[in-house]
Amino acid sequence: MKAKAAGLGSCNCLSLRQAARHVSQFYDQQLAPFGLTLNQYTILVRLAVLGAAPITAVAQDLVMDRTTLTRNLKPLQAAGLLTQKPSDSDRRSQYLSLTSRGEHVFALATPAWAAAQARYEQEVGAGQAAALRQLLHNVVQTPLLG
Amino acid sequence: MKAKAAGLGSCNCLSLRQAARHVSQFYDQQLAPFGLTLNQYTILVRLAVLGAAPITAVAQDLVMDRTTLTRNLKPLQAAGLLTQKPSDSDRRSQYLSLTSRGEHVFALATPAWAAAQARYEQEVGAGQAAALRQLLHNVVQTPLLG
DNA sequence: GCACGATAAGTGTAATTGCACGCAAAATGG
DNA sequence: CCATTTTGCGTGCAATTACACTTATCGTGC
Repeated sequence: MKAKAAGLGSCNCLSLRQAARHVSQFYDQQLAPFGLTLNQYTILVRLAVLGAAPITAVAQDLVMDRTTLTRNLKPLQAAGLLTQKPSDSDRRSQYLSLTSRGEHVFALATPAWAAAQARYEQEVGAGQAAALRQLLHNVVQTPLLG
Repeated sequence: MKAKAAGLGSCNCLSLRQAARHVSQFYDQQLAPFGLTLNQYTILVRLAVLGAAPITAVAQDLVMDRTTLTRNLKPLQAAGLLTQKPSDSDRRSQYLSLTSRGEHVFALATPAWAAAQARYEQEVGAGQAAALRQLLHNVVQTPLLG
């Protein structure tokens, strides 16, 4: 009997987690000089691109737990990069929006993020990177739990 | 000027993290009835497939931090699924090996893992899943940090 | 206008993770 | 053979994450 197929290499989930850890370390390293983690930078992107929004909406866009987002907001608020204020029409909703300082830091950090993207795509291959993103997008959209 | 391309959908790292979270939740749910997290099950696989090995070697195989592995071992040892004993030739090395009980639980949990794999591959597509694993493997092998 | 459930957020808490550090055993080399 | 460096592990600690719960506000029906 031939050796049992690698239970390790064939696990879809493990390969995802390992790759995510590997790439996260790299992106975090690139963004560290600006005092941002990838998660924090991602929040800035979301607000910069799509504008102000309530916490729950942002969390859904980022596929993050709402409470995790809440805690990720703290250091950003403390650094004066974004503000949070209740909506006029619904005082339960806390609208998040970038401050001018937030936009500034976002503009400063974006080249570092772009450099990380470029380095990654150079190493992995631009076509493969695009294919990978598409596959991952499909995976996230796929309902599995139940 | 047209709207800036989605900074969100185009981030390689974010798409990886989101997919990893999404799929991890599913696998963990499938393995929960056996009292195993995906990480713990992965450790059993590693030992079942490749046999006994020192902690550092296992950590490298699994692309896990060594200290994280050490802590993941605790509940498995407490449950009597694996044992840890110093090598005869090098008493620094702690050799990990499955107990018969560990092999038993591994055999019990493997169908659940296989079912998760099958469900995932059914939803995502077997061909796409294989392509994704290959791409992810490439990514993990790619040196990025520096 | 008021009681009711539904929705948006914040907090307590526990599990997980990984870096920095310390300790013991082995290898090196004078 | 002893001193030094290297290697294999465990632990303290802080950061991150997410589930369960609480609070405040909104909408509905009576």
